[in-house]
Amino acid sequence: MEWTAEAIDQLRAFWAEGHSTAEIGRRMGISKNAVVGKAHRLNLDARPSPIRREAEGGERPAAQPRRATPPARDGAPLRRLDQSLAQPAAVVRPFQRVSARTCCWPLGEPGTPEFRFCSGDALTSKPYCQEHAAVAYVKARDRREDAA
DNA sequence: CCCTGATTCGC
DNA sequence: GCGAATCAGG
Repeated sequence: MEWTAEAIDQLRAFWAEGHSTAEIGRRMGISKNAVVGKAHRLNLDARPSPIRREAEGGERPAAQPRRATPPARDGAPLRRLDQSLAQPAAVVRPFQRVSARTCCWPLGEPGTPEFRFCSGDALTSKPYCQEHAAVAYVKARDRREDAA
């Protein structure tokens, strides 16, 4: 995008009229990122942002490396996994077992796609299978190397 | 999913 | 300086 004086005037005009960045981009045949970026550099008055950036002093979790130009991989661009699709099924009903005879010992890191429950055969009147009941029910006297 | 604006940083 | 990628929210 060559930001001629005319283009900048047009951007300023649209911006002053209160159009959204994407709308301005559509009208000017450029991306909304181009509009936002230029508006920012022109110090046009900021629009109310829908997002709440971390307060001053708070450190970000180390932004991972980004590529200005993404590697185009043959016709099948990698898509960001939609967060709503990334929910492991186990999280939907975290404390409900398939049946009273199903072990509900948690396996893996909660919140990760790998997280699930054991689902082995639970002992009678216990929520865990034999293996996990042995871990779960330890006499206080005999505890040695629990408490990860 | 659609949308919004803000920020980062390779180019 | 530019703007895609990403973030973060509705």
